[in-house]
Amino acid sequence: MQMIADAIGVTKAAVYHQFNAKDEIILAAAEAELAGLEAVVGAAEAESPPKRARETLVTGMVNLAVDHRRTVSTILNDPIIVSFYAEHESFRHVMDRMSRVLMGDHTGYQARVSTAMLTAAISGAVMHPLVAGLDDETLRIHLQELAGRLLPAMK
Amino acid sequence: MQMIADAIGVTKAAVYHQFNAKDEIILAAAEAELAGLEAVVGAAEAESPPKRARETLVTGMVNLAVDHRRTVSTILNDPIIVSFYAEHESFRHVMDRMSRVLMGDHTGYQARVSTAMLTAAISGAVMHPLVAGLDDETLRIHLQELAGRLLPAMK
Amino acid sequence: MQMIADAIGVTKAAVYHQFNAKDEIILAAAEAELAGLEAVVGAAEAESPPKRARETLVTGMVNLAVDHRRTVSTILNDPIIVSFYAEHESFRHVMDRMSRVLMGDHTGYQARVSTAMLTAAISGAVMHPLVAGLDDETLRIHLQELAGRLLPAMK
Amino acid sequence: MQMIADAIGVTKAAVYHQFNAKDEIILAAAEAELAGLEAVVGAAEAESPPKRARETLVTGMVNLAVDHRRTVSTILNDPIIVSFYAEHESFRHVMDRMSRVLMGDHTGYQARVSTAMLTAAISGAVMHPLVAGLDDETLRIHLQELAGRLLPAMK
DNA sequence: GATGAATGAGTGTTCATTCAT
DNA sequence: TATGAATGAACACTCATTCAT
Repeated sequence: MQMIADAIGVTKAAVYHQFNAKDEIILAAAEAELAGLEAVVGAAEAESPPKRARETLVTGMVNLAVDHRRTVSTILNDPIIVSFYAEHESFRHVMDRMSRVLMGDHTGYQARVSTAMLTAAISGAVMHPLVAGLDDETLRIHLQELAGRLLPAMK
Repeated sequence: MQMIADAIGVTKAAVYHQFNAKDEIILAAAEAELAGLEAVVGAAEAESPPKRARETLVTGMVNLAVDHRRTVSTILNDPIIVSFYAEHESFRHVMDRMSRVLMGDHTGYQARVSTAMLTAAISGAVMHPLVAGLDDETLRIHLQELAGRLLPAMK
Repeated sequence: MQMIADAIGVTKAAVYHQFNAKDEIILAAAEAELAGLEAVVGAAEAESPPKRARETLVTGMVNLAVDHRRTVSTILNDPIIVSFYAEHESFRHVMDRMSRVLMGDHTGYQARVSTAMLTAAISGAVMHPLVAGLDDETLRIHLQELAGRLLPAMK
Repeated sequence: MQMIADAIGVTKAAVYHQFNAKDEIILAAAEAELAGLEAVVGAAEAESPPKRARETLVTGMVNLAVDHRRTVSTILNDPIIVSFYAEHESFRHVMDRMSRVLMGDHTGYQARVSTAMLTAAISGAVMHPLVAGLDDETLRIHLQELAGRLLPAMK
């Protein structure tokens, strides 16, 4: 909280005037992140044919992950995020839309898990110590390739 | 430290009698984890042909990740682990052996990054909130499939 | 810290809101002590002839030592005070001014050591177990006499 | 306790086999110190005329203080030492003998306080931060001179 | 006579949060 | 809106002491 307040240039108490608890700030950040993801999904949905839509989606996800690698790794470490993912309606909705772009009409449990695995592999890799040393561009290329390998299974 | 002590059923001071600092405990856990990985790599190296060796390695890695999913996520979150990976000779050695099993004679920077990406994808996925709800067996199957998609690129 | 907080009647955390570390508290106390000494030295410098200036200085030092006998003994025992004395410019400056009052133009190493010995004898005696039982007034008289014996050597 | 045990080369528990508590170790050290002082006083009592006896005593005290400057400062900082000085019969006895050497037949409260002040000035100065930088020989010379100034008052 | 393991009460320090102003 | 001061509960760590072996 002190670091957040310092970054804004106000006192901790002022931050508490806007947010009731630290959790709310993290959730707000998660929601902003979600908005970014929604934009990417929306752009992908507008594309056709399906193959190109999938590529747009994956490229967007990779860019999102790389651009926010520090934020993402911080946020994913926070235990309250897990409950956010589970409880937030709009997040599940985005995941469903992602599934439809990736898997077409193959909806249901299987499709959701596959989508989750792809997301997990990308955002998980981004925050792994082993890739901490890679510069953004190298990481982007390898994530793209990684996602490319996983995509065919999704048709 | 309190949680560790409580889990063992002794006092914090008793834990400090065995370890000089919390870091040492985490490093000891990381080393145990490393030993498990070394065993898996050793088993894979003993196999032939290369295709079967790769499968043994990947299966072993997936099993390791699933069996220790809570430990792994805890340990990977600890910042001192990053320095451990960077400084520990034996860890780099294991990664090199993994590269050789996965990529044959294609050693060097490219091979190392590919190996790191595979490792990151597996262990990253294991600790991701999106898969937190999956039971061990389902997770194991999906990780195996995920790894299967990534493997062909490694020949 | 607990004792300091209890003495003030607040919590430890409240003390840490005002001081970043225990060292800063001790240094602040040392600086306050130094300010008291500076006042005494200033008063002595304003007197004349030299003999009277010396007497004023010694009386002031003795009073300071007796009034703060508990504080002084606490502070002098703290190892970080030693570095404070060594590093703080203003403290060395005060000691030099004391030397000039006590020794006139006989400056240099010898004068400084003599001044240090007088100071040490007074503040050292004040915190010695053997005089712990003496009441303030008796202690004051004997310190004054002790200092009086040491003064003639300083002309 | 760990440092004491390490210095001897045994475990803490072994030290506790010889001493029931840390206090006892400190008291034992204080008693050893006292024995050294008794030897000095004994040597002084054997001298004559009184002037030479006083000189022997003061020289012995100064040497004792300088030789043990680290020990003395450690021991005098320990609060239980104060009670030791107050309660221990043999210590008061030594102080009385010192008073007799220094003050002749002028015994009683006044003589005791004067003796205490001399002792306090010497051992106090030895542990003062201001003289911490002085080497043993320089310190010895200045303490001797300091004591020399205080002696005439004792006749 | 000595040890290793354990403990209770402490240390200085941090952090999310509250509240009167 | 914003602040300074305060708090309770936690943190990693230390220390004098005990005890079964």
